[in-house]
Amino acid sequence: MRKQEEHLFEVLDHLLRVRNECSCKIFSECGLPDMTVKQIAYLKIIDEQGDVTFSRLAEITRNSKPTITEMVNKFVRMECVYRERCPDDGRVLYIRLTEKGRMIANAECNAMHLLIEQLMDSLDEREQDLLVRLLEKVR
Amino acid sequence: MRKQEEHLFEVLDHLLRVRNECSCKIFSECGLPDMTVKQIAYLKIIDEQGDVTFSRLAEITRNSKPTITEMVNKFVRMECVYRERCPDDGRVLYIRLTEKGRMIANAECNAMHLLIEQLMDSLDEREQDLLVRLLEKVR
DNA sequence: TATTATTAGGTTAAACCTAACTAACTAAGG
DNA sequence: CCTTAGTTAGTTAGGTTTAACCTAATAATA
Repeated sequence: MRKQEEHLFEVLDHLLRVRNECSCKIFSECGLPDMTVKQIAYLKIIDEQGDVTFSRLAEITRNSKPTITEMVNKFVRMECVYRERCPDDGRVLYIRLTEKGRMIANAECNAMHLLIEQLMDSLDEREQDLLVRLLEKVR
Repeated sequence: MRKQEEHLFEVLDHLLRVRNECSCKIFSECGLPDMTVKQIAYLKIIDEQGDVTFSRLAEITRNSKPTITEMVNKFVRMECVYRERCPDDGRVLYIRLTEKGRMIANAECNAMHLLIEQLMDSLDEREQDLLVRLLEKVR
């Protein structure tokens, strides 16, 4: 019983390590290895929201508008984000992710897909199926 | 094939989510939900090193000694760490983790064990065995 | 004298703020 | 229709607080 637990620890630890390495690799590839947790969270919000303006982002994140301006300026310097003028209203600007920005916003998700690729390379179809069925049981 | 990938994504995502919730819970229980990544890393080093002095920690982390003093003072205020005078040399102080400090240093590991507990509750022995054998194949 | 830790007094950068501003839209009166 | 006054979106200027570092000088012990 103890031994089983240890084995599970080892294999799961390895799995998580692989995924973590993948996401670190993504940040390095973008040339931004020391982004903060907050910055990543903001990029995720921008990604999820779609057509998000400065005012809207201020509202969502409960920050003042100058804070958003400053944040966006920083992201622009990092080449994660750019401004796009709204065609219907010259006052409003949309905050858009660049390719790099999207990479970072989805780093975890992308890392997961890389992990899954590895899983699928290592296991045949029957085994993959088995794995899914086993893990489905975890509530 | 696509579908298999999706299924794998779902179950693994759930697994990671569970583990993540566990580690967040640990930080909240300690009353320190916004520790920085660096602070956690330092607590881990203190945990791993055992009998670590201020000078030694400065050496390991490549910081100056005043930086270590300041860091330790902060950790003392957070009740993660305390000083212990060396009995053989009155100049030397060991940096020791409190129970809370140890909890945080090992949060990830503890979260993994909580996850494993859940796995073991959800799967019978034969299934656990199967899971280990499947995941072992991932290189 | 040499070593260990501390104190005093800094710096830099992240992440926030308020107040005042500019540019662009909107609606009301002439 | 045009002007003007008011509103709204984002920016600029000028702050604060906190984390995370530093050097130089000092106290206590060996």
